[in-house]
Amino acid sequence: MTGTRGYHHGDLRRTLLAAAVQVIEESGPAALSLRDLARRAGVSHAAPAHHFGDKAGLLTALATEGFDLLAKALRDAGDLLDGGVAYVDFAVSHRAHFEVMFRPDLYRTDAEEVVAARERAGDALRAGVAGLPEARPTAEDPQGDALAAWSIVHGFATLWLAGALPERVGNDPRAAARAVIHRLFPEP
Amino acid sequence: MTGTRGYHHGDLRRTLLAAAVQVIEESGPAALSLRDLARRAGVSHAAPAHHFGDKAGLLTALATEGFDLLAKALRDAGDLLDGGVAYVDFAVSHRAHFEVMFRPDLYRTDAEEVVAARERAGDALRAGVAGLPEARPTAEDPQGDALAAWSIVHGFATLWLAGALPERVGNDPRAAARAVIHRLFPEP
DNA sequence: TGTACATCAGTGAACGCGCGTTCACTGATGTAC
DNA sequence: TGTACATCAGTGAACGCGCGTTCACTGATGTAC
Repeated sequence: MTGTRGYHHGDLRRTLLAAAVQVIEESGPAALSLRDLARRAGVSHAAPAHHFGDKAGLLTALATEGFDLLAKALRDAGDLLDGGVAYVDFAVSHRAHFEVMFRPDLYRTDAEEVVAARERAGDALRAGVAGLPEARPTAEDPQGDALAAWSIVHGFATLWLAGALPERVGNDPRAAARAVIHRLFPEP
Repeated sequence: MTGTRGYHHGDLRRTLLAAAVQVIEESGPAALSLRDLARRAGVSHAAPAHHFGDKAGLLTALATEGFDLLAKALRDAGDLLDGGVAYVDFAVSHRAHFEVMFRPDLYRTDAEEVVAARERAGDALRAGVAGLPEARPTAEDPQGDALAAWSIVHGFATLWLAGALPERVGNDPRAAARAVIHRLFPEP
């Protein structure tokens, strides 16, 4: 990583993805251009095509990475409440990935790699809900539970990122998310 | 509205907004250009500037309209459950407005007109939550209730629009939303 | 009823810009023998 | 250990395109008197 690089970059793929994350965090996905990423990576503007083909290809890779990061975060969480907090935390701390993942107009949602990663994240989410205590009123319908849980954390995360929430909610997304989720699953 | 138009269009502002809705529904907000809207309205490409100044101006107007439509839909709803369903229904049937409203990078979120409209929608949302039966466990904290309710309907609507929900959820957003909201407020 | 004038909405030509894509190329790397 | 060759990553020039913005203009409309 130190010293001047020669003709080959060495890790251009990763570098471009990292630059994309930075651009999206700064200015949103609409501001993304391959030429700009190449510039930031210090490489000719035609180089990105070698790794991603086109812009949708790059965003497909970014979405795939995002779903895998999310799956890991959910798997690492203990119970459902932790999982919900982890979901919101993922969205806030990886906002570029998160914003792309749920914008089907931006990438090839049916690409093999991203379909598989999305499924891994879905499995992790459902596994979290399956671990709910049985004493709950609606424990008969785990799919409904999963949908409600997903909706509430996804909604909270989206509103947070959009800056739509009132100041009163505070500036700790994890704590605020915990309170919201607790309202859906009050038991423990 | 019939016959050829002369030099003046007559209702260019409304026509441009309607065209914008159509473009966004077809291809997303990123695909929007003032020149394209002018083309669709059958008007020279410089004409839109007279009404909106620039693209952000047009989207600010669209967001304002959206918040007012949402406020009206919420006010027309009976109780909280109806309000939640109305929120989701608004998002699905006015997806262009909805997608712009919560994308602060696209318009001037602090423009006077849109701030006022957003506040009207927020008032309507809170009024709906205030009408909850008092027997609920968390009835002491209406602001927390409002945040949870907003999160769950916003999340459900967003996931629905992104096409992220599994087929099993069906194709009736109102019915599916009702089931989800009922999980948050099980009482009546 | 008529005229003068101000205001406003829309025109069309021109500009410069950044973009994606293509293409023949060249430098570097790895592998077979 | 050395050589030949295939493969891959990155280059740089060129292309055409659609975009936003600016500007002097012109046609239409409304209002004052």
